[in-house]
Amino acid sequence: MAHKKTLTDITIIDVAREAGVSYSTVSRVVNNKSYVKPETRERVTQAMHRLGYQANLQARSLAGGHSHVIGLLVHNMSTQYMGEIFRGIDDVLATHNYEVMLYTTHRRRTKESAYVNMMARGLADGLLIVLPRQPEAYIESLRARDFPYVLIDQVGIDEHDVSVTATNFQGGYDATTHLIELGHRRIGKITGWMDMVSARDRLEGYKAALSDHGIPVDPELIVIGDFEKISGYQGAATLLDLAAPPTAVFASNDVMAQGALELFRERSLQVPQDISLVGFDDIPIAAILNPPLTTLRQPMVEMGRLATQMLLDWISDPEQKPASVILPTELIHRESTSLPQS
Amino acid sequence: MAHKKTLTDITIIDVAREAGVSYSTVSRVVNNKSYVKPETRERVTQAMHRLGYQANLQARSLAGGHSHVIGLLVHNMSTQYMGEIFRGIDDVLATHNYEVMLYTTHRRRTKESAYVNMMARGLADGLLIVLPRQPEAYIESLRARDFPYVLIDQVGIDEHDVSVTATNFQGGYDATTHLIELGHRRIGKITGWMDMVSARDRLEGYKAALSDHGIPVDPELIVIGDFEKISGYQGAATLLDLAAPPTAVFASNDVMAQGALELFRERSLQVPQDISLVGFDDIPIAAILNPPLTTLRQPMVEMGRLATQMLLDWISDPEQKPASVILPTELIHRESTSLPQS
DNA sequence: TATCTTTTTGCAAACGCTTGCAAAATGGTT
DNA sequence: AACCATTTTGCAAGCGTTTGCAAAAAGATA
Repeated sequence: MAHKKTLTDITIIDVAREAGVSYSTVSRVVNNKSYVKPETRERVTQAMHRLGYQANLQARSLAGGHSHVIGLLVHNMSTQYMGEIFRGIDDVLATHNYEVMLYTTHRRRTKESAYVNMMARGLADGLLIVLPRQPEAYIESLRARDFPYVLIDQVGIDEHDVSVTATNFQGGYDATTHLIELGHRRIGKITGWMDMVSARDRLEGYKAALSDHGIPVDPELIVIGDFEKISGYQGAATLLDLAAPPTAVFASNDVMAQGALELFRERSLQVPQDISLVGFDDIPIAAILNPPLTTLRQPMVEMGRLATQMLLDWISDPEQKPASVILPTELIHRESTSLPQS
Repeated sequence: MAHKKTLTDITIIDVAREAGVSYSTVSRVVNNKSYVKPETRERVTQAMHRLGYQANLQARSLAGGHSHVIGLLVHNMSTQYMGEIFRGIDDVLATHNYEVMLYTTHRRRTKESAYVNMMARGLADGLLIVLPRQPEAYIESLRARDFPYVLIDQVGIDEHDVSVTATNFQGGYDATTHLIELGHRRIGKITGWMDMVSARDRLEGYKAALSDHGIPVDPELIVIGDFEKISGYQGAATLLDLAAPPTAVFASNDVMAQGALELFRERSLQVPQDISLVGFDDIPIAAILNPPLTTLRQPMVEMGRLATQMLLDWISDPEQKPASVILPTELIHRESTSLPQS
């Protein structure tokens, strides 16, 4: 076969031949290793450019080098919540010439564990795990092999874990306090997926705010949701059907708040005149809803950015395991809350 | 080192030893090849399960096998448009045990070409390319190597290309016809990124509808946009500042329509009473906007689903190159259009 | 010039898998 | 039993890269 090699067929051997050195010298140049004479380095670099060499990712990874791939484990990539986090992740990766291997688990624990194991075998240089469901199943293994990972929106199994989270407890506390200060005393709460620490912390913040204001917690006012719109819709229906319905509702995320809004509209309830509503996250639709949603802003882009930077730093310097970070939430006042109807 | 191999260290050699066969027999079992006795196949399968063997992706790929990875090339993963397409892609991949290697180009042509070359080197079994900007730079190469790819929302360079698109011309025609039938004669048009065929086709449909209704095309009513919200905002400002402003605006996507809506709100214009507005895509926010947006629905989830199925079929049977598909757009009547104000 | 230290370079092995091909085994036919 | 065809199995090579280590080269010093 005498045809000229195409761009995608150029290997390290071709570059070595072109530059008149061994392929291990080319490897040292490609990977910015020392022990290469400046003139040799220059000659190899030019040969690489001339031939348009691109390292074969799988070979590099198999041989023990860096793949420059980050594994990203998510439940689902089609939500605005995830879109915002990914925006932050993408920003950082792009400026560091890293790519993403994306795994969507659709919340299945077994998938989560299997993916982590697969990615930790060398294909990825590190892992970003968003809202992990079962970290205990694989964290020890990742630690035993000193494999870099950062958990996002979940604290992991103990204080040695590396994570980026937000002040969910405080956010839940602030949302509830806001409603209390408006005069609401019966405040409904639609939780998130209770497997997740973020959902539990938001509920704890809600309870703490009530207690701190001398308002007893009424279990009837707490309905379990799953962060999906329909559970917000159904949760709102359950709350409105109570003998003593709430005058305000705090949903554990904006998507469920959106569902609640739809239910209120169907029941001809005006928000905020008839019933106040607070969400959580401040995903882009929060500001678009009618009325624009008052919500707790979780700095998702910043979480993605920070987690990714921490992970890349850890990969770059394996001795420097990063410290976990908790970012502040912030109450965003819009138009979905007001004094209770007298 | 006498410690037991961990789950992630089990190789094909371990399985071979456990089952008492050669590793090439294990490979034949793993890859469902023939020429393995049923009893042998069972014995190997049990050893695999017992040891929890997971093939090393990079090794498999390097050795010429299937990686079960699909390369996905997008501009940006954080938009609802992309989220919807990805939903369809994800649905299909999940049921076929394929994973995604995600590359975001942020619309840079050079990145597009480099990523395609990298992925086609064996790491991915096939490519999905969403809204390609410069297909001519790599399509020939992909074809020369019979590498499976499917273009999404772009037709490629000739009739031999494999793509999944929607009837953009017809959509633009229908949107404009809808406004004309309501009585509008001055209809503003905010285009998308004119590098893209979808943007050009929507504009052509707009022009054709005007012509077919005996309405001359006024170039002043056409402003160039880039599919981003701010260009919708600015485009709407340009249109409203005309000596003879339009009574209706057709934006080439919902995101720009959202920007136009914001501008109208700032100018105290009521939609649809003072000015009608039509978008394109029917991403999830279209129904949430105030007023809910009349728009041309592009079946994005279905596009993602279909493209992915086509690609997997092609990978599965390399002799069967799939035929391109054009999915219909559909006018979705909501509340942003009405008769022009007299 | 001899000796020592450091830098540079290339050989060889390895990574975990797939696959061509030859050898061995099996089954069928004469 | 001999022969032929098919199935099964395992050896060996290879994929493209990284890296340990030895050899060669270069530089410094006495």
